[in-house]
Amino acid sequence: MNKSDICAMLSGEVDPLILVKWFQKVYFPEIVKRFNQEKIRGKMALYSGETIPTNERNLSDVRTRMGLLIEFELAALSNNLFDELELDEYFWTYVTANRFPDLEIRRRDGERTVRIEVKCLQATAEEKSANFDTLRKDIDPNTDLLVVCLWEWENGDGKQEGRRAPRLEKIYVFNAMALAQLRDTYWLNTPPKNVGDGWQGYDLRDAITCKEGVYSKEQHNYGKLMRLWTKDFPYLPKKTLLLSHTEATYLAFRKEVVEVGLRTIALAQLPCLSPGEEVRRLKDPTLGNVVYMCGPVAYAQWESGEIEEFMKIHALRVFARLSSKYHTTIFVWKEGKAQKVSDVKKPKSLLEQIMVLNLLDD
DNA sequence: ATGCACAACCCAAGAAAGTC
DNA sequence: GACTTTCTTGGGTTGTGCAT
Repeated sequence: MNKSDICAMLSGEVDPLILVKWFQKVYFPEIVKRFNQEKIRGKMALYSGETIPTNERNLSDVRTRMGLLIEFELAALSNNLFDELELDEYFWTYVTANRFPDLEIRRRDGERTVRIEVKCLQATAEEKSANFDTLRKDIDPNTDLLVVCLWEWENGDGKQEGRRAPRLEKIYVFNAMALAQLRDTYWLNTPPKNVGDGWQGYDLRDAITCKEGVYSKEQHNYGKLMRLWTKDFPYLPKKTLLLSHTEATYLAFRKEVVEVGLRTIALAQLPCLSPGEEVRRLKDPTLGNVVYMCGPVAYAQWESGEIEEFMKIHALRVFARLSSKYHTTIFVWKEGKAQKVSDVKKPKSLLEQIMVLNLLDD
């Protein structure tokens, strides 16, 4: 990535598909690398055992705040990069008004070119419900991007005992208009059953829902990132290259996000159950299963296939099946069979549950 | 006093899967 | 095939920090 590449991309006159791909494949990977340097992460870390709330409500507040800090840092790192390259034709700005988008890239003369809406998701959050509810009238199809930052707490480099800092797993980039088209096609075609004699739709400012004929402003569900679109939805928008690319990126994004959460939970908990054992990862794309195993315990996202058979083959004593929101069903190998023993709602209580049940003893 | 954005959680109801 | 259980979907709610 050099100065002239960047300048060419930021002109605001690049084909939207090329722009999205460049940000996804070239630009943001560099920013992710820079963000994950200890020096940068350390600016928003928890030092020597400092704690954050564990109850869900207040944990959400912390996640909101982390999202804001990450968003800020993205722009700061970008401006640093421009300085290094002695690129002074463009600079990143923060939009202070409470309106779409969050960040705007401007030419030296102040004219804005590319605009960026940032969403942040913590991998292990049970319900990732950032929403993209900007109406299409407010989106510029050529210059506006929606950027999703997937992050997680991770231990530092060991120089500071007990330090935990956010680490960016990946940044996903979407053309905002194409994603909005998918969102609206899906939303308008899946109204609730109780609209009565009314309709679900839009007024000048907001998405509007209807319940038994009574209209009201939609309440933060429209555009929730994890429920924006489904595979094979019989949709109407004109299938352009950009739209197909957006759909494919979206579906991959949604899958990966849930998988990264599983990986984080598995890597944090499995070694506690079988100290000294190595964690192995197994992926079966045909069945859609992802499994982390360590000693006689497995944590899995299980789409299809026989759990009993799997436990037998791998000589497992405990098999925890995590849903997309990490609700977990625990199976134990008993009397030559896989037996369901309990359900756990929260990943934070999963480890304890396995230990309390003393499942590892016969 | 009112309202908004933010990212997330709660939970009822419907859909799918399992059991008899 | 009817009934039960489990899983997913999606409508609704939350506190903070601010602005109006």
